[in-house]
Amino acid sequence: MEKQITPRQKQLLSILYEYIQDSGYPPTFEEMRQKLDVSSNQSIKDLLEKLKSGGFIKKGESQARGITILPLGYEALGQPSLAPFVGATSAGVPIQAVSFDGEWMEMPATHYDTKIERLKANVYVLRVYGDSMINAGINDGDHVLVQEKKEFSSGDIVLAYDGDDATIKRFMSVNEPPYLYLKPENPKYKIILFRDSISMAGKVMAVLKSRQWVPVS
Amino acid sequence: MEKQITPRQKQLLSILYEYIQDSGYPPTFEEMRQKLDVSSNQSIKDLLEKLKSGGFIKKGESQARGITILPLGYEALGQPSLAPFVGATSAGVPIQAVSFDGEWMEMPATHYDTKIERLKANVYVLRVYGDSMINAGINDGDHVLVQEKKEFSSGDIVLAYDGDDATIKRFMSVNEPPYLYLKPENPKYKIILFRDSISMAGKVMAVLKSRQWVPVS
DNA sequence: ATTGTACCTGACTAAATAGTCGGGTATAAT
DNA sequence: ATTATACCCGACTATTTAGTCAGGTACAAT
Repeated sequence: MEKQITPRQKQLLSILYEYIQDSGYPPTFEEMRQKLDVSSNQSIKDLLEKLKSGGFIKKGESQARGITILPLGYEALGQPSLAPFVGATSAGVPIQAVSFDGEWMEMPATHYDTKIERLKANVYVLRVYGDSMINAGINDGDHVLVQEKKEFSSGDIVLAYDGDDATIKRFMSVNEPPYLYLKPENPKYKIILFRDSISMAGKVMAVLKSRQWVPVS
Repeated sequence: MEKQITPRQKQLLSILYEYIQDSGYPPTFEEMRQKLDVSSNQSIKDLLEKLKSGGFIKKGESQARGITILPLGYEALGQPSLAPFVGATSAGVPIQAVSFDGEWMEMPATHYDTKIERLKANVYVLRVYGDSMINAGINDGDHVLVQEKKEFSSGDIVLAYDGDDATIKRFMSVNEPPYLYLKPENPKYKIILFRDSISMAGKVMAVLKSRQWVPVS
């Protein structure tokens, strides 16, 4: 039985969202009271309590402006959600294997489980360095959403390990030599033949284009 | 005579920045006092006053957690800065001409004047819709940084108006027919010959790749 | 008909938080 | 030597802000 957001709750949630967007900090009870056009703090407190128990927001007790919108809240508003950000991998030279460090990143809500701060099984985000996948639309500094998997199809873009080194490449399985290999999507780089030290951890489901200014010519 | 930031001020500024980054709201005097390891509110108030008069932060009087870091502050921290966000233009179908609506966007600090909330002469940001410039690396949903200009060189990517309609195209000037025209960077679209109703307002200096998830194949 | 839930009211209190007062030190500039 | 500036101290007050109390209405479900 899903915790459902009521229209009134959603109204307050979007007031919260907008206030934070243009002030940089959350509103007070009084400010919310005015925007919602009710005459008492209690109404605000009740609603916040509901939003909190529904997992839409986090709230510091007895704390001025201590409200944070949680992933589930953004989801209810139709905003992007979060994934654990586990580190960096490389699309060029392989680098040290990744590990979760507590950061979060926006991710497509479809990959997000409805439970608060709980992800769908084994989905995570990596930052990609290097240019070995540019022809697949993955650039230096972009992030990829990786879904853990055990079975792969030829043509899948995968997160592969060579020992402790992690890398993003296209997995290829063909009926003629070299049969099994990893293919960089950049003519500058050579294919990597499968060997015992190589394993695949997951499939790249989506790319988050990094928000960076690039000069034009 | 530039208002210079002192080491102590910068220290507080980065405490502010980090706190906001991971809480979603600014700290109280007390919290700043602890992090800065001083024993009085007055020290914090003094420093905030300096940061404020230097144009690094904005601060609501008598307001709990009412601090906002201003563009100049981000600049002092080496973070990206802001440009006025004037609206949307189209890289496909031209749309209604743009106008400033008070929003701000991150922009490369080099284009930002040192005065608070004042941009270098005539620089602004537009959101681009459509796919007519994909081969120049400008995609649907990206933002472009436009520098107002009067003189253009052949090959410049420009913001052009056809009456009230704004569009982004590559400006071409050649010695053979059709001499002067606007060229979309997508074979799907046709070139636009110059006519009296067409004028050019500025040159695209940089593209902010929009932060969007795109599925991979 | 009663129970529960979502929402509301207005007056009140408690706690958190910003700001003040009246000083101080150390350092560089005039 | 004086002045100005950047920074600090500790005790205090004023204001803002969250939270409580003791209710109420409207509506759907049992």
